[in-house]
Amino acid sequence: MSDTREKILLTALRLFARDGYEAVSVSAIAGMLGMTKGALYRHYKSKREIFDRIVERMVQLDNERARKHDVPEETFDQSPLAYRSATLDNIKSFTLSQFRFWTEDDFGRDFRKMVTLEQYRNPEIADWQQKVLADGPVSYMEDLFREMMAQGVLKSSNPRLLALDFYAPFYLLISMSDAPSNGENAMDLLTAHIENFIERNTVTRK
Amino acid sequence: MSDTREKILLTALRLFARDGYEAVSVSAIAGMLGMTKGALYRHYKSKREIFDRIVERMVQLDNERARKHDVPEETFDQSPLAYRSATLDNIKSFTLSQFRFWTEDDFGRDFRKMVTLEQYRNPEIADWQQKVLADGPVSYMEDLFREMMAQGVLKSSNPRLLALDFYAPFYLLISMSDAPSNGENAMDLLTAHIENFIERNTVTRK
DNA sequence: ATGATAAGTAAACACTCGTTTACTGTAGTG
DNA sequence: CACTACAGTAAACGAGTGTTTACTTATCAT
Repeated sequence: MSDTREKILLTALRLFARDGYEAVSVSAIAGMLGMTKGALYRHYKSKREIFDRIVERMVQLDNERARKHDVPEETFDQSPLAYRSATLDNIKSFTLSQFRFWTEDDFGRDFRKMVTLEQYRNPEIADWQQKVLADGPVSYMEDLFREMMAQGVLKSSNPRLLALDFYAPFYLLISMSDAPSNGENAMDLLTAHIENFIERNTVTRK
Repeated sequence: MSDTREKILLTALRLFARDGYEAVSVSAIAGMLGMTKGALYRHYKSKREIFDRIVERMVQLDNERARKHDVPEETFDQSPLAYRSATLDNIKSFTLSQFRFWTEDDFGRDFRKMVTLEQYRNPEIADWQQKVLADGPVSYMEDLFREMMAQGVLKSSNPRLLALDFYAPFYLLISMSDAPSNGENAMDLLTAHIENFIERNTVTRK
């Protein structure tokens, strides 16, 4: 309800993203907001609840983004290939938009970092990381590319290898953007990679 | 000297790799070895010293591996291109060996995970992660590929983009191998990627 | 046998942790 | 004005933190 609740959530996420859940104390969160930890317990009943609300928020944001881009990100396994109309330009703009979210949007970037720090001790988080950031996108692109090969848009090859070629630079450039020095050119490199990829793998019509 | 000291180091690393440095207590490390924490202080003067010895060990291992493979991994900036004799087969076997180290070797895998968990709060660790696992290898392969293009071994193109194409799948597959389910085929996928890469980018002599 | 050295235990140290409790303002409503 | 609900503080709670201390064993060379 109040916006103190929201400030607590965002501040906690910022700290969780840098130090990890266990290493962040309730006092530290409260102190950063200029209040005592007793006051924080008026808004959340435990430290764990803050974490849970953050995850809840991300799930909601993720569904909204998936719906907006017509990408069945949550349940693409069951969906009977609704992406028949996807074009390479769609894929390009969608990919760049995703990259911006995970590297420039405060919530997206901090949540991704928090997930990175919690993946080895929290199985639920590990699943999320694989589904949304690692294996999931590769499998999704694989299905997409297989379909586009059948339609003659892409040259025929191993669709899983092709999906790996397309997506892996996205993943690596996210990590590189976390280093304070080279945050600028990551976006340009990714753009160049995608255009290069399209040019190399598109069937040329004369 | 003693092997208790070694067991402490490896046990601590295993825990640091799962939970992060701050979340692991000295009692937990000692308890896992069936002794009290007081005993542990006979071997290390602080928890931080254990961490420092681990890092020291990795630096040493890293130098050994680099020397064995004739890869000036630490200081490739200053070295005046000593890799003139590198062949694509060398690169392939070196890459697969590196992948095995980061995913299958206990020390390599655990250290990499620990680095992943500490990268956002420890600038020294962040530098290491970039130099050894992210930006470093890309820049190294970029120099290598530029040289091989000049020698007519590789087709001419943007060497940085090509380095990204080659190395990024390596990086993504490491992350995917952390998920308990698909640890088997990562190595096969990487092999297929490298062979595919070589075939696509080599100048064909008739 | 004796003394030295290393490796262990158990307990205490000062401090921090997440959480709860008792209490203080302060705003808005009848 | 009295009453209620809310948001805050300060302090205490028991448990756990990294580290130190006093004390006990066991090994081993002299």
